[in-house]
Amino acid sequence: MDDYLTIGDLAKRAGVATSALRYYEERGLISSERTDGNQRRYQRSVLRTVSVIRAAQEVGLTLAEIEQALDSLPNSRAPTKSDWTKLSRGWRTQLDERIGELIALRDELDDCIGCGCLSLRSCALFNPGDRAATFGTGARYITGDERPSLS
Amino acid sequence: MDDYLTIGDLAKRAGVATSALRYYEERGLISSERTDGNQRRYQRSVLRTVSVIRAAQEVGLTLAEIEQALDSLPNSRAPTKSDWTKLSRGWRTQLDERIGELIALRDELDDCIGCGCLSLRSCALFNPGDRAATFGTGARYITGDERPSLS
DNA sequence: CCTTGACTTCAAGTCTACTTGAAGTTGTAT
DNA sequence: ATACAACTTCAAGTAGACTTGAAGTCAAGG
Repeated sequence: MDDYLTIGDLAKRAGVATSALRYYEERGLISSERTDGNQRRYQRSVLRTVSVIRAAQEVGLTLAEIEQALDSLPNSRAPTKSDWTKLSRGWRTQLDERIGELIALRDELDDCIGCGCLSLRSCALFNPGDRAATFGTGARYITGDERPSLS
Repeated sequence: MDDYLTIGDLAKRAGVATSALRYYEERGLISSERTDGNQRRYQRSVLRTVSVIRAAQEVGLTLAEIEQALDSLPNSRAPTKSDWTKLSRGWRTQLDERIGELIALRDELDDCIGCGCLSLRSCALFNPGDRAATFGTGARYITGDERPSLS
C-alpha cells in the first residue's frame, strides 16, 4: 500500500491545499479509496489528474469545463499520455486565442499611447461593442463563448 | 444640458449595464451630478473614464487597482491625454508580463504534447512549485503580487 | 393629464473556487 | 498506552464584480 497517497501527501506533491483536493473530489474531478478508518487514500495517477487540472486552470478553463474535458476521455479520469495529448492540443488552441486577444489589446494600447484617442472618435480601445463586452469575474474570454474580433 | 448623459445613455455608449455604472459610482470610480428629480447626469468625460476602466479590466486589473491608478492622477478622475499615456504605459507593462507568462505556458504545453511527461519526472507542467501556485478566482497573476519564474 | 419607460434606493442574491472553523476520529511514533 | 499530527464531515464564510428584485419616483410623448 505504498502506492497510495494520503491527502496531505497528495496536497504537498501537487502543490494544492487539502481543502482544494476535497473540493475537487466533491465536484467529481478526482476520486479516492478509503481506509478502514475512513481516511482518503489516493492512487498515484490522481497526482497526474490534479496536475492536469491545475494546468488547465492556468490556461483559463473553469472547473466545469475541465470536468467536461476529463469526462470526455475514453477511460474517464486519470488521463493517459494520448489522452493528455488530445486535451493539451485543444487547450493550446484556446491559449493561442487568448494570447492573440491580449496582443491585440496591447497593440491597441500602443496605438492609443499618444494618439489623441481621447477624442473618442476612432479609437478601438474607446469604442467597445466588438471587444469582449461580458467578462464577469475572472478570465472567461478564453472559453470560446464569444471571441472579440477587434477588427 | 445636451452635454449631459443619462445613466441609460452612458450605459449604451460605454457598453456596460446601468447597474455596473451605479456600482462604479458607489465605489468612487466615477461621479455624477443630479437633476432636480434626483436622477444622475454624467458629463461626457465620464464616458472616457468608463472606457479606461474597461480597458484596464481587460488588462487584468481589479477595480481597486484601477481606482488607485485613477486616484494617482493629478487632476483626479476624467483622465487627460497625458494622464492616459501614463496609465496605459504602466498597464502595457503588466500586459506584457501576462502575455509572457501565457507564452511560457504555451511552450510548456508544446513540450508536453507527446513528450512522455506523464512520467512526472521532469515535466515543468507537472511539477508545480515554481509556477503561480495561488490564483484564486479570476486573473490575479497580472498584478505583480508574485511572478512565476517558469525557469 | 396620462401612460410608459427610465430612473431612484436598498437589500439581498449570484457565481467561482475555494478556505475556515468546529467538533470529533485516526494513524503513528515513542 | 499516550500524545499529537493528520485526518474526517458539515456548515458557513470569503473575494470580486456585479445583478436582481421590490417599491416607489421622474420625464417625455401624445
